[in-house]
Amino acid sequence: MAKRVLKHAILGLLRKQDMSGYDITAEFTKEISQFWSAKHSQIYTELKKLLDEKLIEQYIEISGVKLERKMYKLTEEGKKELAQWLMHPEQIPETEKDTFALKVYFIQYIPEEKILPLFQDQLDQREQKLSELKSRYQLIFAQREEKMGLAADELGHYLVLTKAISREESYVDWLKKSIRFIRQKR
Amino acid sequence: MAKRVLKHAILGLLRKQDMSGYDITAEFTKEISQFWSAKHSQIYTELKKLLDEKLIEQYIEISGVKLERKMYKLTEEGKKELAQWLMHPEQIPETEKDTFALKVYFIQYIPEEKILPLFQDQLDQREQKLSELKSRYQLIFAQREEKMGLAADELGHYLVLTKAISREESYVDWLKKSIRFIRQKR
DNA sequence: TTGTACATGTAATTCGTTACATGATTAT
DNA sequence: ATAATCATGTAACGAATTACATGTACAA
Repeated sequence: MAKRVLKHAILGLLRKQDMSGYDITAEFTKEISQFWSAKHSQIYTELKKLLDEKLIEQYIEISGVKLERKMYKLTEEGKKELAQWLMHPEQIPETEKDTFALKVYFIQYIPEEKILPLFQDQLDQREQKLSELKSRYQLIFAQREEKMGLAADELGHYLVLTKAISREESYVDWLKKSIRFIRQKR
Repeated sequence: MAKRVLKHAILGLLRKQDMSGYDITAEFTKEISQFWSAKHSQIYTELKKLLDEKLIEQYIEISGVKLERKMYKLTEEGKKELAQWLMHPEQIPETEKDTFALKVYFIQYIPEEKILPLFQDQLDQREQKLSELKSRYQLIFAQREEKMGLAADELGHYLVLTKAISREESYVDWLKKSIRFIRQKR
């Protein structure tokens, strides 16, 4: 009994508009990449499976003279499947994999003088990411939130962007606290 | 060029003391499970690979009359490999997979009346987890942090537990804010 | 004309889970 | 006795990445 998350992620993307495998791959480099992504090789394979399952249909669009874009469109079955998946609550996972946290668990085996640089590197990366996310937020949602509301099709985007920001803020806070704790403890 | 995280997680666990595959499997249900875990089938397979690579050695311990426990011990090579991995900083991943957040991205396709129950379910689960983590913290680290310091071999444990708590607090905060935002917006 | 982006696929391999399979030890 | 836990493994499958492979369109 597998979870088939990618399957439903693709159905979700196609729910808004017909897309090619290339388009779907591109979507997975945008906002949603904070929470799910896949390489084109996996996407093209998954699209074939979804065709088999009759959750999507294919048609061809010509770009330029002869380049065939294979466009995919949700079937009624596909819409139903997506709705079912979206409405069905799931157990939260016991494990949320994080290599840095795993290394920190083994901190006693890291030479004293390498510890703070490791934390500092992680902090730099996380702050960089946080600042990018905040820029995006400013660009898209600042002002609007209060004045006019959001359009219905922007709510999901808004919520996941605030989620990503919240996650990175929490990461940065913990890193800063940890750095202080390690410094003070020496 | 794979990352072999499990490989290094096992080396890390064996750094403290010799263990069997069964013991390692059990460790992955404790604190560290918040950030990494694996099933016994994968662990036994990985242990064979590590033997091949001469990063660990095997010896037999008898439990009771004839039950053979296969114990594993780091080699010098294994210690070096672990130290290298621990000291080497890595790029943070672009994607931290989260099925709930993915569903939220598609919130516009969830029937209005199902949205808040979904968030409430997630909130209940996250608060439950947070409360378990805080209990563990109380049990193990409360009081100590300030009075006496931590033993060297407790620092990693302390930091990852505070990390897990921070992560879940952030999740809960975002869920509460989102619920308010969705309510207010109706 | 040349490089970048568009566009689609397969193959090989690794990582991870579930299912299958077996047996010993210990506590009730 | 018998159930729970200890203990180790393989097989099958699914999920995911990397590498291989090819060709078109468009802008500088």
